[in-house]
Amino acid sequence: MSNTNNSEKRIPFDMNAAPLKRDQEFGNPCAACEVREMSLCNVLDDQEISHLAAIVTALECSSRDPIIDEGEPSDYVYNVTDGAVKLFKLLPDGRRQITGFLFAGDFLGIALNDTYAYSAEAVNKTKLCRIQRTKLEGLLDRFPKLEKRLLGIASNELVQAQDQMLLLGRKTAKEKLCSFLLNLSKRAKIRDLDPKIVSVPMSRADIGDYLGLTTETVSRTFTNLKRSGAIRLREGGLVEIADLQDLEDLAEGA
Amino acid sequence: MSNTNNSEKRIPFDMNAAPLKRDQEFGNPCAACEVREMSLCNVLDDQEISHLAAIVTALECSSRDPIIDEGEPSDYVYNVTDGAVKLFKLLPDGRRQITGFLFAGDFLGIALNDTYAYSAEAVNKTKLCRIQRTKLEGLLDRFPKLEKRLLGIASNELVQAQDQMLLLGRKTAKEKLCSFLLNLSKRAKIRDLDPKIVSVPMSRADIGDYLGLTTETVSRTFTNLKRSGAIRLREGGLVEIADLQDLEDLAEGA
DNA sequence: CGGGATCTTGAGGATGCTCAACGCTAGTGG
DNA sequence: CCACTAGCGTTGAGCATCCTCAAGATCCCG
Repeated sequence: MSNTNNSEKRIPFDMNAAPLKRDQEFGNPCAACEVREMSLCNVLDDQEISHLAAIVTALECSSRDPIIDEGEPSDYVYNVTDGAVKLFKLLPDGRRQITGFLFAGDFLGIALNDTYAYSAEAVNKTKLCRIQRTKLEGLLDRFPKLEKRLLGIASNELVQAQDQMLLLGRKTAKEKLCSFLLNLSKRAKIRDLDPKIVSVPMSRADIGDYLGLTTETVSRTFTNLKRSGAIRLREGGLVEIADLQDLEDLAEGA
Repeated sequence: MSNTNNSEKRIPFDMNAAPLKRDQEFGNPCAACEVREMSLCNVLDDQEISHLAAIVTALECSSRDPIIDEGEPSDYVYNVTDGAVKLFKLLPDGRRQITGFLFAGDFLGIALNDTYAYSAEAVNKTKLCRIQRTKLEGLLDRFPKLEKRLLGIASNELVQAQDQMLLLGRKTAKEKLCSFLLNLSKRAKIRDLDPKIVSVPMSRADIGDYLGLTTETVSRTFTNLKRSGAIRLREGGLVEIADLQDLEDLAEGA
């Protein structure tokens, strides 16, 4: 289960990747980070964030590259800056439960134990910021508001985890898939994208392992939703939602 | 769904409830609290904890009394000092998912949102400490180590939540029940009780709603485990585990 | 004791799983 | 340029696990 084959590639920061909206000092790429507003870092001002920039390493990895492995020493935490990541746990016989998907701005590795409690893998081409845990902890002591923010993130994740438990324990396949699409829709909305057209970058198998279903059931349920007119499948893994409120109702069994 | 009928009873602290292991000032009952070592409060020394004692209210409630209601303003947080509490979420048609059970020393209401994300109800006769959220937040600013502790608690709950997702999404009825019993066993061990004889104070229906099963399936699965010799049912809701390692194996499908 | 709630057990059925085949797409190499 | 392959998605048929509905059994509290 352990995976030491680290296929991440260290890359230099691309200073010209996006129009820079902020003063940018040399050696302070975090100040210009595109996802800064959405991430943990948004509680630090330009001055403070230079301390973060000094200890951060940018990484890039492609589809299925492992990022962390359950049980390994939790030496690093990560911030997703682009792409998508799946978190999962495995049973000895290979059954897999995906516990969450992360997108740009999401934080990875919050567990403050000495080993990771789950594995993480890139869903598609993904960019990450890596920080050594010990160094992050230094920052937490220095900036209590960072710690407060982290608590907010954790508490938010807990709420999501509880929703997911309700889904896994008590919802039907159809309700599960509708809930999932609505989730993606809400995330899209937060990122100022059209909530009625959601990008679904992960495979049917991944969706199944997230919703406690098989690939086949996910596929069949997609077909049913399509036939009933609730959604339309578009090119490039896009799903168009006919009516958000209708889907909300379907997601709760109404 | 809203429940303003608050059947909690305010009671005076019982100074003689347990042998006092610490100096105890008048008006500082927290210093003598039996569950102090297991709870959030264990990061505060006798001096500091008096600030907590000043803002805490002790409550007692009996089986099925509501403690918090999903959607209500989250004005208070609680610490369970005795008994057991269940956390749950409901679907509009009444389907229920229990997201966790709390016991003495456990913290309740960690979500830092303005409304509760779930409901909580007493499983049996239960004692609680209630703290106004605003006052707790004052303490957090004053004692950063309290905030750190809270982050630790939250991160721990996240790990448990991920285990529960694996259980709900990918385990069979038998594996679910074995995992559940092992969970109770581990909690018992932490509390210095015999890990092979666990107290199961909650009903079959509660267990079902926790494991994503029906009452009948829980009952049948108990019977199967009993027949196979993995457990024995004792008086008073006690379950005796024949062999912890065997049960571990059953819980993971080995 | 009595009665309501809880637990157990049984029979039948539905949802979602397993196993299998086939289509589609993209990447590869002749 | 196109055949070939591998991976993914879709669809179908049959089946297993767990659910539903129902009836007893047991427990607990007054």
